[in-house]
Amino acid sequence: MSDTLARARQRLPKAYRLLRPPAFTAVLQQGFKSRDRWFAVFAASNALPHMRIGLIVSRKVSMVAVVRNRVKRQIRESARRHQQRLEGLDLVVVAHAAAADSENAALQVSLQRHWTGIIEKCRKPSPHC
RNA sequence: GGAGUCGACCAGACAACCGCCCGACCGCUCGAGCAGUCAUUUUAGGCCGAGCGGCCGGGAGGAAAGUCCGGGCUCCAUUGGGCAGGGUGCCAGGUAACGCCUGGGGGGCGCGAGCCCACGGCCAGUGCCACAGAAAACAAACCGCCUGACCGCCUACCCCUGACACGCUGAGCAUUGCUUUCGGUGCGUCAAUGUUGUUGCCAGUGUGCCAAGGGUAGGUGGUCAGGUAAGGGUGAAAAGGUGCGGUAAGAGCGCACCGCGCCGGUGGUAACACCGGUGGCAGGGUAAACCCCACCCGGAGCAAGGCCAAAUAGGGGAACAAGGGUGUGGCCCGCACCGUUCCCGGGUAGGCUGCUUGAGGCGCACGGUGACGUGUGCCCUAGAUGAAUGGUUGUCUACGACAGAACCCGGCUUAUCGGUCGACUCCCGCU
Repeated sequence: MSDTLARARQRLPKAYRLLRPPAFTAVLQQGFKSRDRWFAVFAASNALPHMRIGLIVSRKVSMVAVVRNRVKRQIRESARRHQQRLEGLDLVVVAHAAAADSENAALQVSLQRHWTGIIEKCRKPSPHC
């Protein structure tokens, strides 16, 4: 029943996005991080009832715009599907060059690991949350 | 059926679920404001803005790319012209403009449909041309070819002399004449109708052969002097090509045809083509070398530009008020700095705008070989801004390539899986 409720609320409007440079620098400096060969994820708590996510996919990832768009869409899609687990967090996902050559499924697996890892870290010390 | 050329087009489709951006409408909540406008008895409400929800509509490309050209638009500069710099380069047309396109001319490739060309000027000047080659530019002689002179050599023939062999003879021998008991010609003959030692010796003559010398002709080698630009060789390139004549050998030296220059005519808007005449013939290449000639070009770019405008620092003006503080100074005057309020100007973060109706598409008619133009009807077709147009699954026997709008257009170039259609060419087969 809660599953159907969750399925009904999987939107990612623009308010759920980090769009301005100050918000990015705040998360990158204060937050804790989780990284592997595809992504580096930075997280910090916010005072909102939902998560916010920002993307950094530079030209270092790929010089081809289509590839960068694909990576960004994958990140947004994963955050959209897992947003209820990440309530109250500001996240910044930095893509690495390996993401450009990987399949979409591999990227989804990697991102899920990041989310669960961040939730674990967030529960233990809890000054941020 | 196979091979090929040109042009146009498509750029996965469908379904389910979950999403993103823009817009219209409806509902709820909040904000601003009675300045305007509408309704109204008033409080106050709609038109405005923001958020949320619902529903509907729309949402990347043929190259969106490279940023290589050309324009629009915006701001700055600007009388005109010149210099510098950059660009373009057969002709004509199209266009807002172009380095684009169309048509034409010339050259090259292909059997052909077709394709390709950076296609003005090196008798204005300057520079460069490696290696090879005799020589790379007021041309030049290495080999070769030819002529002459000189010095050799070889061959053939002739003349002369000599040696040897043989024939004939002892004044003959040889040759010759249609005059044959006769003559001509060459050499010889007064030494003997020879000698005596008889297969000898001497002499004459003829033939053969050899040797030396001389002459003529031809060939050949060397040296020197000259002629030659046909041939060889070098090179990307060596004073036009082929043939005939000509010549000692050769040569536009002469002639024919081709090529080239000049002059004239004809056709064409022109590039250019054709025809006639004329000149024996100009003269290497390189101008994506400097350069010359003709034509074109002001600069920066939507992070342009415009509007609103927190915070902070500083500026200008007015009023408050002629009072105080700090510094300088022994003190006064003086000088510098410091106050409160309001306004102005500038302007960062941020927001709004520019921002999509445009040299716009599609159809039809007309003009034009065509690019295109004119007229007319219909259509509205992304507008994001940390940047939307997506994700997962399934089906389609197989689903893919290159690749993501960022102010807007016109081109060029580059990347690219597979496929559809049309026109045309060549080959094969059948009728």
